[in-house]
Amino acid sequence: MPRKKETPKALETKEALFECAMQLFLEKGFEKTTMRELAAKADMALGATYYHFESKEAIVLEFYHRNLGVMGQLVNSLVNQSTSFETRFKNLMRAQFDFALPYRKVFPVLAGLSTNPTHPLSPFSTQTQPIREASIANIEKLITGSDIVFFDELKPHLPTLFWLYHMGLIFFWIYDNSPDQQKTLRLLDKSFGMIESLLKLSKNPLLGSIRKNILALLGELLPFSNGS
Amino acid sequence: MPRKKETPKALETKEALFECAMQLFLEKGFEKTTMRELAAKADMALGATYYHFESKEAIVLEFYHRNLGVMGQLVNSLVNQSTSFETRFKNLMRAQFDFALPYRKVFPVLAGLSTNPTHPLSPFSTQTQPIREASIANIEKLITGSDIVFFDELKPHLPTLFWLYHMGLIFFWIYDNSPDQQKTLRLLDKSFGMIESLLKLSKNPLLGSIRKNILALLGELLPFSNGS
DNA sequence: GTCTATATCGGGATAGAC
DNA sequence: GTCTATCCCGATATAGAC
Repeated sequence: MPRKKETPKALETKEALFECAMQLFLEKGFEKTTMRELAAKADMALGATYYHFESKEAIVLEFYHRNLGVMGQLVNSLVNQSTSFETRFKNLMRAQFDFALPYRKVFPVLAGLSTNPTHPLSPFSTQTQPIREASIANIEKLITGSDIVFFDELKPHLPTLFWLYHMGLIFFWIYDNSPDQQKTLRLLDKSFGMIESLLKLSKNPLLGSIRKNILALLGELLPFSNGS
Repeated sequence: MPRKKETPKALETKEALFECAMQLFLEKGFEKTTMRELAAKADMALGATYYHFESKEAIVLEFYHRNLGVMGQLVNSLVNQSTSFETRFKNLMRAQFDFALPYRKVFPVLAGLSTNPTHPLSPFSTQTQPIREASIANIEKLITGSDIVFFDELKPHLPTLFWLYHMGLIFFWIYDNSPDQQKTLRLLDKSFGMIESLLKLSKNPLLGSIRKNILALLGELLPFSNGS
């Protein structure tokens, strides 16, 4: 994978292509947008587009990377604003929804890929591992120094668990057709409340055996880096 | 949609096509199998394949339907064998895994479709609703008359919840590359144990507020028939 | 009703000349 | 870096053999 394509001119062309692609995806959806249309809109030859993006899906991957950048900045400012984990997490989710709103229709293709961990573009694949790890690290920043309560042995799993929860919410949001995605916001409130309750409850000394069950299960499931 | 294609000869040809398709999917995966290859392997013209299956994905849908049939038979015999819900459910899962083992590689395409509820072939779409409902009804048969313990208000949600759990396990199994999918079997044991513990725990009178939280959340999430 | 043969189209992706 | 030309494949359509 030699690094080419980084001259100013190429970056400019790539940016123009990206903007045209986003616009087309919004107007007609991902599937119905053709590379020929994209080339026409950007006033280029079909082959030229493949010089900048090796496939149609790679354009969405670019979008994915940009989202990660925004998330990183958000986290840094949220950590300085409050120590309440609830405030931090909910604000992160809401800000991400706001940012991504103009592109909601672009997401389904990512979601479609996401369930096949063998697909290179899946958020669970080894190829997107750096993005995933950066994303989990962002969640970890949100946890560190916050007021969240949980039982000690859970600590190493917590960032990954909240990352999964965050992914689940995004999934729901993508397909939430209620006005202004209000269902997702209600879901965020109610599920977050329940999770906090359960985390508090889990510290109860009477629940030792269930804690053991949960830890064994998590040990089995996380990380998903190896054989699954 | 008039019913054609139901003469014995057509059924036979369709069956032969189906078998060839499964074999090709196993050898090369779904994406890399072409309809031209399939036609060649079944020793037919390309057009003839489209006479029996209106698209490549329709072949997978056929597989989907057959699975449902097997599940129905399994449930009927399991209900007569034991009243232990653990025995019933675990045996159902294991039998489904055994049955589907020769076709494991065929599933990823379904899984890929499954996350897009707007896709006609998704198990969550309105078009596959009859299959989904039949599947949930099967789970309900497993619950009825068994020894499972839970708090009363959960009853209407229980079949759907266990269906989702069952789908989750199948997902995991599809991508489980550990030898003989042993990871999935361990996951089945540990997660089932945890779920039973939690269901018992949830009857504790002290946990009224958490029960309320959970029911509110479920009311929000299930069913997924309308706006999400 | 079932199938062959063939032509055609739309669209993703690639090779190689410039 | 960009273009032209081309390939491959899924899908559709049709004419006609049996």
